[in-house]
Amino acid sequence: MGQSADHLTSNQAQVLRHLRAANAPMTAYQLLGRMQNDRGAVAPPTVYRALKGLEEAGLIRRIETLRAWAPVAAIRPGVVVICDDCGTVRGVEAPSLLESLHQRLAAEGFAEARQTIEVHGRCGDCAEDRA
Amino acid sequence: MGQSADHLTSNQAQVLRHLRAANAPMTAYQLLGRMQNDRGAVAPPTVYRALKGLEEAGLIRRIETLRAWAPVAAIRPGVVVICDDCGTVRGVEAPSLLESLHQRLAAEGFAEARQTIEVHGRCGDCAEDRA
DNA sequence: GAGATATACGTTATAGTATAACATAGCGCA
DNA sequence: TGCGCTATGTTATACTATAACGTATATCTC
Ligand SMILES: [Zn+2]
Ligand SMILES: [Zn+2]
Ligand SMILES: [Zn+2]
Ligand SMILES: [Zn+2]
Repeated sequence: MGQSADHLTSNQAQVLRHLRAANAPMTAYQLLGRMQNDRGAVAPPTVYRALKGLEEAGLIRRIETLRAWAPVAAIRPGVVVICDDCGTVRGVEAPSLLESLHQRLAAEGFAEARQTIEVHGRCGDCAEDRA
Repeated sequence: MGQSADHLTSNQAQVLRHLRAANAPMTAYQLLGRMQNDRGAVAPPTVYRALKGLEEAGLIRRIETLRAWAPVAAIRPGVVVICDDCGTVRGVEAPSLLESLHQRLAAEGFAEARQTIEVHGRCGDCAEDRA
C-alpha cells in the first residue's frame, strides 16, 4: 500500500538511483533497459511496480507531457518546470498561485482533488548558451 | 500545415463530430472504433492525423492526464477542469493566474513556451447528486 | 508448529497508445 | 502535360502499461 519513504524495496531503490543519476526524466522502458544491463532478465512489471511505489511515497512523479518519470519530490501542490533544450525538470512551489486557482474553481462549485501543472520552455542556463 | 479552423478535411470533421457528441474525452482508439462502425476499414494513422490537424487548428486538446482527446476550444493558455465522476471537461480562462506564473518563472530566468494545466475533482452537478 | 494473511517479486502474455514508411489519388497550376 | 502539394490509404512496427498467475518470505495467530 502507501509506501513510506524510509523503507524502499531493492527494486525501488534501484529505479530511484537511476532516476537521480539522470539529468532528465526517463521512460519506463529506458529504466527497464538499465536494469537489464545491471541484472539480466527484468520484465516491465518490475519497473512499473517500483515506479508506482516510489510515486506513492512521493519521491517521483510521472511527467505527463513527456510520458516519463522524474525524481521530483512531492511538492504537493506544485508546478513542474521542464527545459525542452536540456531536459532538466524541477519542482517549483507556488502555493499562492494554486490557492487562487482553488478559490476560483470552488466559487464555481468545483471540488478540486488534484492538479497537474507542467510548464515547458527554456531554462536560464540554456538561454545563456544561446547568447 | 497549420490548418485553419474554417477548412476541415472530412476525416477531421468526422472526428470532431464524434468528440463533440461525447460528453467526455475519447481515446484515439475509441474514435477509431466509431469510425470503423461508420465506414468499415479505418487504420490508426487516419485518426491520429485528424487529431493532429484539429489540435493545430485549436479545436481540440489532448488531455494528458487521461491520454484522451476533448473538443476544448483553444483557450490558449488555459486551465482544463475535469470531473472524475461524470467525465466532463471544460476549459477555464485564468489569465491573471498564468501571468503570475509567467512572472514567477521569468524572474528565475526561465522562458516559458507552453503550459499544461489540468485540474481533477468533482463538478458542482456531481456534488449535488451525492447530496 | 500449522495455517492464515500480507507483501514483494518473477514470469508470461496481452492491452492500449502512437508513429514510421511507403503507396495512391486528386488538385492547382507552371 | 508534368510537377508540387495535400490528403488519404495501408502495412507494419514502436512505445507505454497492465492483467493474471505462480512463488517465496515474513509476520501474526491459534
Ligand atoms: Zn544500474
Ligand atoms: Zn535547459
Ligand atoms: Zn459516426
Ligand atoms: Zn461531474
